[in-house]
Amino acid sequence: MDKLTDKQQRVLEFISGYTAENSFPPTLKEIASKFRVTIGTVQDHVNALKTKGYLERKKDIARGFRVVTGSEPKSSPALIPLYGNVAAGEPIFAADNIQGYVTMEKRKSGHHIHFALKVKGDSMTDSGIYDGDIVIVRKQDSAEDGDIVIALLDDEATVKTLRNRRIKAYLEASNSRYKAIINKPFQIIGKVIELRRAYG
Amino acid sequence: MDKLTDKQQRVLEFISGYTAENSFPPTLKEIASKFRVTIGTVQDHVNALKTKGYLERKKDIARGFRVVTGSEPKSSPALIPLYGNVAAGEPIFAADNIQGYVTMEKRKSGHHIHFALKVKGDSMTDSGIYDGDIVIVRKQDSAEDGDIVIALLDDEATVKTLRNRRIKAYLEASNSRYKAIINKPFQIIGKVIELRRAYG
DNA sequence: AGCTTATCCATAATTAAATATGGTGCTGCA
DNA sequence: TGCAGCACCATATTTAATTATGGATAAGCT
Repeated sequence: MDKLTDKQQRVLEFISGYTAENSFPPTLKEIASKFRVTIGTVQDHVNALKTKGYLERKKDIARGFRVVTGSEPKSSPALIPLYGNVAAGEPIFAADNIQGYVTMEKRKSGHHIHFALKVKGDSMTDSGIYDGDIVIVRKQDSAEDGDIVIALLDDEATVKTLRNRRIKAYLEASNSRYKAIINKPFQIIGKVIELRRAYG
Repeated sequence: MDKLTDKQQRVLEFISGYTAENSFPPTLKEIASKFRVTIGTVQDHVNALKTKGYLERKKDIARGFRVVTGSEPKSSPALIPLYGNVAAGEPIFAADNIQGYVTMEKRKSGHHIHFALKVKGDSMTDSGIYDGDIVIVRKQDSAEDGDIVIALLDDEATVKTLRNRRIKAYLEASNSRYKAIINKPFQIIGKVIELRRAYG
């Protein structure tokens, strides 16, 4: 990347700082008045920053800046809803079942829908998942052998290990006191991608 | 804060996600086309989010949204350093031992120092802490009976359960194949307040 | 039944913001 | 000396985006 002039540097910093403060980037006019120059001048600066690779810009888009961060991806984390445990028969993603929100690091995965669920029961203790733990789930309707999944079974959402063997798929609890669920139909809602547990 | 309806929730998530992806928030029109409704409808949703306190908005400002996260309006979630496992004798908080950063929800606790540590070994498996898990630790030099702590023992940082009984304090592994550590001097570095585990 | 809230519609008016065009001086440099 | 890059100006045009109005339907509450 080319080096920036003093002025260009300051403009870039202003855009970056403004965005951090307001959660949206400035307009050309705002930049102009900050540096007491005209919009035309700012156009020049912005173009320079663009061609030098420090700034991305979308055409015809108000405040359409993105400061290209060299190394650190300062992406703000996404907020996903945390659902309480679901009793049989009730809809899973009911709005009044939302117990709070959890921040999740933005991963490159991108276009998946995520949610969090509070685990109830001890059927997965052998896999280190305990009552009260929170699992973060990526919505998907299929998974692979060995994945820990959220499955809909008798209208109830449960955490289980998916077994997808030769004959047919079944669900396995990881506490030996529980039997594997083999002969019931079930539907996979999502795959557990992260576990969180809070200590007193 | 009032609870959000299902639709409002989805709108809020869209705004949050769009902003994370583009570094600037969406327009009303973009929200509208995402949900296949008209701008007028989005105005209603946005106003609802505003009055319920989940969203801030500047008047007459293009893309002037700010998603209010959790309790504090301006504080973004804290980034805390993730340290790799520490070999004996080496300084624990060395800068070149930082393996990354983890976002942590801002808690009311406030004035504590936190860090994250990658767990190595299987001495805590009976408590559901496995090799490769990440623990989030609040720095403190004492703890109570039953707390899971990071202790410095022979210049090495380990995860153990603190036992603070009548006679003296000692450290207990939660895998029965390991013995409790009773007669060695140790120093408590911090208390584990959260556990995270990523699944493939 | 009357009230509130949530969800939706269509359209006009207005303002915010980006873009286009064509300039002026200055500097360093080949 | 002439060219290239930088920093600046002024103004007009076009498009993006917000705001304003006024209304429709359904669900839930008292």
